[in-house]
Amino acid sequence: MSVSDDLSMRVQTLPGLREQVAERLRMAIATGRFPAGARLIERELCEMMGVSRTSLREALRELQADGLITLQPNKGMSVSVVSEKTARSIYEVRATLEGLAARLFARSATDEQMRALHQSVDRLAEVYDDFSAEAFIVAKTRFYDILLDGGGNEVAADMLRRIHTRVSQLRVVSLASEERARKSIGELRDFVAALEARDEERAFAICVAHVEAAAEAALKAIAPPEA
Amino acid sequence: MSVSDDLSMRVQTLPGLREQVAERLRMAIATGRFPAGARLIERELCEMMGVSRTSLREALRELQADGLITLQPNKGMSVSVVSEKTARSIYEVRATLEGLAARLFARSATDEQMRALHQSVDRLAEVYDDFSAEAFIVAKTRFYDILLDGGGNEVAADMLRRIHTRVSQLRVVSLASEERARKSIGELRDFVAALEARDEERAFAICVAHVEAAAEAALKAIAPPEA
DNA sequence: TCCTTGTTCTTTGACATACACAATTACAGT
DNA sequence: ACTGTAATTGTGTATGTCAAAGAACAAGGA
Repeated sequence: MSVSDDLSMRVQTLPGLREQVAERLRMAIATGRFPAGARLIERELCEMMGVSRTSLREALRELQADGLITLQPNKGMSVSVVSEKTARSIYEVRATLEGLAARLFARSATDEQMRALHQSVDRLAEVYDDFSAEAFIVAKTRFYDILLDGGGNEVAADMLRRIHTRVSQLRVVSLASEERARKSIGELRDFVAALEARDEERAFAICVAHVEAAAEAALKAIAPPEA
Repeated sequence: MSVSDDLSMRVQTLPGLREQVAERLRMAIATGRFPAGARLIERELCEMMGVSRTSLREALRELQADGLITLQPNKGMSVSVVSEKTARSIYEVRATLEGLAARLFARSATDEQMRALHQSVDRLAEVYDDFSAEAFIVAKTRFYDILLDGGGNEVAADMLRRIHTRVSQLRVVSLASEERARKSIGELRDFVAALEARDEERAFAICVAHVEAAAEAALKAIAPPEA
């Protein structure tokens, strides 16, 4: 046995410049700092973030692939504006995939992961009081990371993480009514309870219902509020 | 009325250079011309395709976002090698999303789209005889485009299209036994029949079963063929 | 006044080049 | 065979340049 077997000594790989740029843009969009429809001018962003056009453009490709920004040829990028139909589609896919993730987690998560998930909901409840979009997103991201990790399906995890950013964007737009947020926490607790009982079907059902409720709340705010 | 009202005169918008590069790389990977694990050296690809590093790298970002190629920092890109576990995950997600797509198509496709779908299966059956990976992929892509279009969920469509490339790659690796291909066509006919009957549940069931069968066939070839 | 046309400015699309740095390989020297 | 060092290779990032597409705006004519 050699020393190299000790994996805990592994040095952490620092995130490249491009990835940092992508991440910060993602966050800026998710929190609504770059509102839907806003034009993203390369030169401005370069100056703002202090990177070269090369790096910036590559980062933009990533966001484009995620559907977060839209490219109009020879005109440039802008933050995607989501129509009601698209929003519906997003929630439809989210419900489907998150349902799958729930099933997988109930089926194959370790007890350790169960505990971690439980804690992450507690944390979410804490942070919910101070209406910081940033803090909320961080906490919710943590919750998701555990959920998706426990399921063991990296492909689904990837897709859900992407969708998640778009959902955050929608939530900000729809102003996430306080009432909905409170209910949401309760639903999550039920959800975790079902998972802890390893009740696959119930977890699935709660999960789908949860997303559908979230969808309804968001769509209500997005849809043309006709009298 | 001015001449500009005649839309038929519209000149086709040419696909940017970067997109062409991405598309050709995608195809090269899907058909196995770039086998899994192959290193992709920027300079070589640039010369091969006659484009600059800038364009190439941006195209590579797209493929990376699709999970088609993997980046090892400071080492470069290589075609993703899919472990058995990942392959399983891919088919799991595909079954889930394609099931959704099936439901949506059964629910809301136009009769016109139904006809088109039917024809595309005929076309698929034709092309299946000559074992051209390229032709098969084109035909299958057409089938999917119609299916996904008819469902009306662009987000799900996007994700399935990405997954589809990876599945093609797996199919090539697993050599798509002739027997499986023949069965596959039959399943597709059943599938279309269910759709034409607007039988949502049956279409869903057939679709999921179809993907699961495909998964089994592919996994059999990928898995360590232990005695 | 309104429409058309011409001009200029902005911004993207694509390319070439340059250079630092990490990873790998080659090459000693012991 | 082991270790340290140098050369090689290839990526990560930054700059500068040029052409072409659009947008904005000003000037001219009905």
